[in-house]
Amino acid sequence: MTSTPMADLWPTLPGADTRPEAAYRLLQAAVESFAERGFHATTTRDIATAAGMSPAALYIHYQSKAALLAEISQAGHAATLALVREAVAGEGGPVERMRRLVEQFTAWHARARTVGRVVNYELHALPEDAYAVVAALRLDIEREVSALIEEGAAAGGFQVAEVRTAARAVTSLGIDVSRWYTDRSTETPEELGRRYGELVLRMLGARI
Amino acid sequence: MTSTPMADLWPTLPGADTRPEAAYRLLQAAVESFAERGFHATTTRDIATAAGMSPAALYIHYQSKAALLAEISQAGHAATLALVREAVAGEGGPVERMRRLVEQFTAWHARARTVGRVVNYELHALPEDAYAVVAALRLDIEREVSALIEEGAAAGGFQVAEVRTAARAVTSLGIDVSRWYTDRSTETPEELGRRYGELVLRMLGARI
DNA sequence: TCGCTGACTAAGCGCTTGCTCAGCATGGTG
DNA sequence: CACCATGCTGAGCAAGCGCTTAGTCAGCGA
Repeated sequence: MTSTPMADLWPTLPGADTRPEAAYRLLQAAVESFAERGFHATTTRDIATAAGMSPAALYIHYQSKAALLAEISQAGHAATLALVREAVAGEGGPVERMRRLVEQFTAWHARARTVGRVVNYELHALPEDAYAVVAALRLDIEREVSALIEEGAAAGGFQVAEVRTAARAVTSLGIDVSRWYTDRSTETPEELGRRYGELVLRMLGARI
Repeated sequence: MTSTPMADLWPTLPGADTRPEAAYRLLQAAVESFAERGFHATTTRDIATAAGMSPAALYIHYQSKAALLAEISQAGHAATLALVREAVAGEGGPVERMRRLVEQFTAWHARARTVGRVVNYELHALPEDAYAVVAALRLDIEREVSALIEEGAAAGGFQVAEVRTAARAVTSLGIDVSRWYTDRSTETPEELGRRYGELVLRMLGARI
């Protein structure tokens, strides 16, 4: 039933995670509940039941319901920033790298739409300290995209009137995918990524 | 403090509304609370207090908290559809009308961002019957945009590979404005609309 | 003057919420 | 065998929720 493998959120790292399996089940259940109903409409009983436990077991692994949200949000943002950095620092000219960035950014928001919804639409429910961390990550993402557009504009590959507005439009298109994309969408995440890549390059005035 | 005049939601009509002023105050308070904290995190006490009444007074004007959301959502969608229809049926060729559509759609989502947030991000909290009404309105909006793109493609003004994907991208860009636009944004809604109009026309392959 | 009406409030009901706590089963260690 | 740490449960608490009720009061037509 999960359309969002945890691999999208907690990619396998060299130093493997030693977290108990039950904590993963709780995270997974929280992601799905928060995405479907929103943070405030989700009860700790919902999450615990979906993870196959009693409500009290949640508090052995996490300090609070908000701590679960904070972990999901921070991991989701970190994964997105990593994806963006990889594309920006990749091989090829700015136009080619921008195409890859949009393809992967878009596909991620389609594939990991449940995580994406929590990450992008439940920010207001974060405790203040967790919000600060996440806001910094979001700023980094925006800066990476802006830098790539600036590089492309300087090299003559892009023609843009306002770099910041263009960067907003690029990230905006990708983020909003997690709102409208569903199981019933006929395009695969990768197809959608390719089409959005094309649209964005034209938007940025690239001659393709 | 309101950045969303009610005029954006309930435009003055020939047959003037006879609703008591207190009902308007409740609607206004509900829009702002729902936009800021979300439907489920907003209490009936929040709304009533912001409207300068006791909690019980809310139920004289509205059947329930959900009925308030339903009224806001339906009115917001109706206003957006009206705006889209006006642009699509306006004067000029498809490229010119698309520019106007994006300019106004974008500016509305920036100006009326509080209403826009409720309209676009609280759909899941709607009772089933109200959701059905709103879903039909959303489909109408999408169809209007698709029809205009198709018209432009047939006339040779646009070059698009997939009309539905392009239509999604156009509405998506506008909708997402209500998520990120704030009081502190340096661009006015109208400036943003003009810039987005330009970006969208290039995205659709118009020679401008 | 009077009874009536519509807008409102103070008080609070029944229920759900996030979270706690005492205790239980399990399995590794001496 | 005893011992204990770990992971968990059943029961339940205090707070807060949406909504209801009984009653107040200004304004108005007769």
